[in-house]
Amino acid sequence: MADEPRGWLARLRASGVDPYPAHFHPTHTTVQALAAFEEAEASGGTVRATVGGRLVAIRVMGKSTFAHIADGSGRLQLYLRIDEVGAEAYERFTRDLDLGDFVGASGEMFRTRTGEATLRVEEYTLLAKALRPLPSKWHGLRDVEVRYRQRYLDLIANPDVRRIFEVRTRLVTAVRQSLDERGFMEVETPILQPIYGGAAARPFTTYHNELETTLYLRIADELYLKRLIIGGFDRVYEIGKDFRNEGVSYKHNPEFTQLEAYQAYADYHDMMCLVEEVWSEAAARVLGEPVVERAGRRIDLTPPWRRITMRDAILERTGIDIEAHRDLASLRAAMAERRLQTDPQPTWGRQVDELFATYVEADLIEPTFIIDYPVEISPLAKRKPGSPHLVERFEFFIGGLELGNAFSELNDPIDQRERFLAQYRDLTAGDEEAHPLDEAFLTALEYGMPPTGGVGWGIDRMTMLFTGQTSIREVILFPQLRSKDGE
RNA sequence: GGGCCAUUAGCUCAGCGGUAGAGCACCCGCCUUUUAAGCGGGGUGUCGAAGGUUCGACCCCUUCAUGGCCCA
Repeated sequence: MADEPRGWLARLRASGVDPYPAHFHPTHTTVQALAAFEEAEASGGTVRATVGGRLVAIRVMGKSTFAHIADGSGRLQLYLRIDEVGAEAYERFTRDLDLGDFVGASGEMFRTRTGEATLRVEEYTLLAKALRPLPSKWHGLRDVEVRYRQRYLDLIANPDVRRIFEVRTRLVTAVRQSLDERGFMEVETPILQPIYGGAAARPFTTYHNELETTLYLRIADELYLKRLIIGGFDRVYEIGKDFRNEGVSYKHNPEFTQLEAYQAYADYHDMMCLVEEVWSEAAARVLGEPVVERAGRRIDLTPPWRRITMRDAILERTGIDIEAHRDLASLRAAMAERRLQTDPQPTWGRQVDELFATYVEADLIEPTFIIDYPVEISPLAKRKPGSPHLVERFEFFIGGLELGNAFSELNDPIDQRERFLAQYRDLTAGDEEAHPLDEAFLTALEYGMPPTGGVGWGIDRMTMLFTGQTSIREVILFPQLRSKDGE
């Protein structure tokens, strides 16, 4: 805890000043005060204002003092003269106030010799005393750990960081707007679930005392949103937190924000159109044009985006036609022949996915839909007519980042049960990310689900793309870190 | 899980086997239109933690903690 070397607390108390008063009523934000003054100035007048903010600069020059306060809207310069505020108040301001304190000030706006619109203070009030010094005002705050653990300091010291989170919030608003305009209804589904599902991931577990039952934090919204399609809400979406019990890295945070949307009487082609439109609209609304920048390149999100099958994408980059190597042994032989190495995978589908991730993914700079995935790695997607080992699924990529996933939803309850059983075999064989069998979901499907397209993408990664960040921690206000004593 | 790097003042960072440094912040004095105000003075420290080597360790060694980057 910071001490108070100058005795301000005793002096403030002696003079009856409450360092944490309850009430303050500004008439203007800093930006409003500046705007009001400029308008009044045009007709030769001025404006009176009461503003509040944090002291971010103080320049004492004997019997007059300049200071800047900052509020959420911007900054405003204050000017105090000893002959105008009085000796006691002036001395208190220069001696007992520090950078970081919140103050309110009233007076008339004027323009200084150097041209800056400034509040000439007649009265001021201490609104909240700061006991610790702010980070250096021009070195900023660079210590990554402090930036994440004490994000408020990061936000005070680094304007670019503020902007990232403003963009994130505007992105979410833009996505909602685009979906709402298309007749989608935003809903909320359970985070605490008796059985998890909808993705390949290990869950967090928790326990409900009264119900005496284990519950899981959801890894996806999918199975509940499809229940709503079955229930007759034809277009639904949810934006919320999912939780996956896996490593923490620059691209993974254990809790992250996911959007999922489901549309009845649609398929994965319709979902591609939806993605193109929502993403390009979001860029236009938030960035001013349907273009994002990544590693110095401008990437145009205007539809239509490139669409290429996983088979052709792999063929293009590696020379291997996965359709000519339809079993694991044959595929591995083809890879060995071309000296292509990946981590070995247990099934043909997994190996195809790994081959793709290793040799294709990073080069997908322009917006690209990769379509038609192996059925084994897609237990909730509908099979492709005429190619039952593939499903109608796509993932989309921009700037080398995998950004989202979609498919024509499997609505055949008999096939769904078989897929679950295949996953269950993987689970019992030790695949901790395999999908558990969800009997209640199967029951729902048995009542009939219309043909449905579904899509999901991570808001965090979307924000990374839109703000040029390479670490997910830069787009999450409070990323997960190891706990430290006292924090 | 493996490898590499970092951790020194409130902040940003230098530093060397022999008395702990700079700029800003902070404190004292001067200064009534300044803008990173200026001028003069002052170092405010568990050198991440614990062991070890040494006459002597911020520095060398070991372990640990936290963070970052790369790989899995």
